[in-house]
Amino acid sequence: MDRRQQYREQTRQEAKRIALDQLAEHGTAGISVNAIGKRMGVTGPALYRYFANRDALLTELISDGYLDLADTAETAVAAGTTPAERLRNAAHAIRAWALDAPHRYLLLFGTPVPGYEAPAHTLDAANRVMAALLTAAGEDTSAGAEEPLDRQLAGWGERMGNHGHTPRQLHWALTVWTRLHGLLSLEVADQFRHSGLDPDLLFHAEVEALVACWESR
Amino acid sequence: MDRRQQYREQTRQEAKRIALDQLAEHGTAGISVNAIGKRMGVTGPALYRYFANRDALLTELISDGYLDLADTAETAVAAGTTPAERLRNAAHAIRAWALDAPHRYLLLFGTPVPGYEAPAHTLDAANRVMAALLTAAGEDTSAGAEEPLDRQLAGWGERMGNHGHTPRQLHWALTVWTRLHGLLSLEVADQFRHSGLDPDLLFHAEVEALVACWESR
DNA sequence: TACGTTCGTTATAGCGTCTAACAACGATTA
DNA sequence: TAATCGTTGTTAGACGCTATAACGAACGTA
Repeated sequence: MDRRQQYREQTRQEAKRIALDQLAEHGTAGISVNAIGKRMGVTGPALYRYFANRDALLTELISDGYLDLADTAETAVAAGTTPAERLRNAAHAIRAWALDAPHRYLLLFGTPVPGYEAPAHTLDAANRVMAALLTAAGEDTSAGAEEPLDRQLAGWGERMGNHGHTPRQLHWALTVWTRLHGLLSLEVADQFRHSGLDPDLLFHAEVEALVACWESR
Repeated sequence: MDRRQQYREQTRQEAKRIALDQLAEHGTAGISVNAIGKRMGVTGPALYRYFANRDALLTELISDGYLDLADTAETAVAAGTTPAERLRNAAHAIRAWALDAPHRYLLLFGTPVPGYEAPAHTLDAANRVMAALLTAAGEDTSAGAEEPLDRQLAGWGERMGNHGHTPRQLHWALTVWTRLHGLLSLEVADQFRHSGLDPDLLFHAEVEALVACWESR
């Protein structure tokens, strides 16, 4: 790579790093191009040499986030041996990832950035997360039923590149994700604040319910 | 009430109505005090006679939203006779409410407004939603176990003013909410867009899973 | 050394929140 | 009736934000 391009890439990374700091401190709205520049010892407009606009920067943050989350999920799943263990690993790894940077989780799965359109490689990363959960699903020998939802699930699996999975397995992985997300999104939004309930215990209970639900199918 | 105060209240309501329009069209960030004023045939700063600042307006929108959602949930539950019917009613009513104004749902349960602190009567309304779901739960004669989570649940029920419910019932109601929210928050954020999956079918499946899960306990 | 690209600067347009100072209006009171 | 006071609107402006344009300096290359 060119020397110039190396520096360019460094600058881009530094800007994104600072943007993540601002995200953690003040939320999405707190990410300001001017402020990032100031912290880098540079004026605001200078950064427009590196990012088309503020939305482009946010988009990259989202893409990077998906990649990071996919890596996290895959590593966690790979560390397990039994289906139950893989599911527990994945679930708790995803939660740890979310709690490590709540605002980043919200950036990915919370209120969508207006006008945001996910780039293709971001969709790939999102699919990798689902694929990791699919790997956590155990064997299933049920036939591919012909309910409308089953057909949609089969098509979804094909488009994701996850072949050889039954609709039941696909639905299972999706259900795991939506149930975990239900708890996580409320936790990162601090909605359990006044309840006196420990989100940790709630999450553990839901994970164990998922394990029990799959094993007794 | 004073004549002056009546007009004042009318103006406040009109401003909030327009704010909801802007919310529906452009999301939370699209709510602009200046723009609201313009649409009311008034300059921007005039509205500061009615709301301390933009955040105060958003806070009222959130409070109103909780009240409206609580009414919706209560009405739906009251229309059912059996526990299963009450749960189905509540679930689909909540979903209809969310889809009717996706951005409002996100305003309540999505990325939190920075610095937002829920007023007491908003917490009451939120509790009414949980109480409605509790009403949908059927009879339960299990003993109040002494697990940490059970104790927290019991305390939560007390603080909500929902006495006479077992920890299992409380956990059930909470689980209903988090699972429905998991699907709903993804649906309103349009996360199923590229999947080819019909959120309606997914939601129905999850509701029926909840019904089956409770009845086979 | 000369050249073109890249990168940073300042100036500026435009929009947003929000405050301050001032004018107009209505209701109350002397 | 006339003076007064609180309410509500106005304009002007401070300040921050995104984003563009015009300009100049630095850099690698020929």
